[in-house]
Amino acid sequence: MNDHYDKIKNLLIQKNIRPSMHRIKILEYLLANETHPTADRIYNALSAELPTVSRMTVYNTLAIFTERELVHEISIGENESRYDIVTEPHGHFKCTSCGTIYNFDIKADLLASIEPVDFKVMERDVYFKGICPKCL
Amino acid sequence: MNDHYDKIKNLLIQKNIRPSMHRIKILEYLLANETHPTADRIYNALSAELPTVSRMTVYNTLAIFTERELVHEISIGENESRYDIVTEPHGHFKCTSCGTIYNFDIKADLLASIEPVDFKVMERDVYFKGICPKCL
DNA sequence: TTCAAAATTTATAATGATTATAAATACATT
DNA sequence: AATGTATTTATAATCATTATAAATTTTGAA
Ligand SMILES: [Mn+2]
Ligand SMILES: [Mn+2]
Ligand SMILES: [Zn+2]
Ligand SMILES: [Zn+2]
Repeated sequence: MNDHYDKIKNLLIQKNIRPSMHRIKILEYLLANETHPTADRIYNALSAELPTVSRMTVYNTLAIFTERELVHEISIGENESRYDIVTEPHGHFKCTSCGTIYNFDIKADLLASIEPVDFKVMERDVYFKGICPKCL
Repeated sequence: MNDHYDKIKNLLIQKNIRPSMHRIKILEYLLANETHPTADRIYNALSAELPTVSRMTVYNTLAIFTERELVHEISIGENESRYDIVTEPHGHFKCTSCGTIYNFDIKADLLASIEPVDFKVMERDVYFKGICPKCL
């Protein structure tokens, strides 16, 4: 029937997450907004469409998404976590002037090449900070 | 007179930080404990020797140390900041089993080589997570 | 369909690291 | 000593996140 929502549902089912309405809407938001939103940002954005949604559901949902590796949690030294629908490894740059968090490419084999030997590395985060071209 | 404390005092003076007793003791602790301690860890460790020290002073001092680049603040996805007296660039690995945060070498030119063009990069953090050799 | 167990969501309170504020104390300079 | 400045302290506030338990929805027999 509805191709758009079927795709989102399938993403959830593939990760063994039951596709409730709220989970679908939260995933839809993340797919449409690759801006590394916070839990609160998502909650506020969805409140219009889903007036009954609670903050706890957003937190719960993001926790299960993160656990199942459907999203990647970003902690770039701020006091709130941000969530990234792009799970392929890449670097993050935070502009200390405008606050924007940019993506930048890092070759996967380069990331592998710096891994400390004898450690089993499961997660790799590269966080840079400074001033973005717009603010320079 | 006292070589040990003179060295620590000079480190502070070089960074334009007035060498108060508490600041000296906090810096001494950081120099002797390259374990990426939290503010609370430092506070508790110093409480024995300086019974009157307040948590606020530890926070204030770490903030000024960070601002003057005498220490580096580490936010590896935990809810508390950690502080590193080693400011030369290097990577951090957190063992999700035992919680230890290890250092690992990263060639400075390699870090520079992945910087996004047209961005002014001021800070570079590489955080890996997984299982350390001891826990494997 | 009916009903009970399981999963999800909600409302509410608690947690805990950090920050804000203002008073107290220590330090430096005249 | 007196005065202004810097540091420290005690205390309360902030705020993202987590804990808890009740309410609601979904599921899968019977
Ligand atoms: Mn990203
Ligand atoms: Mn380190
Ligand atoms: Zn910017
Ligand atoms: Zn370990």
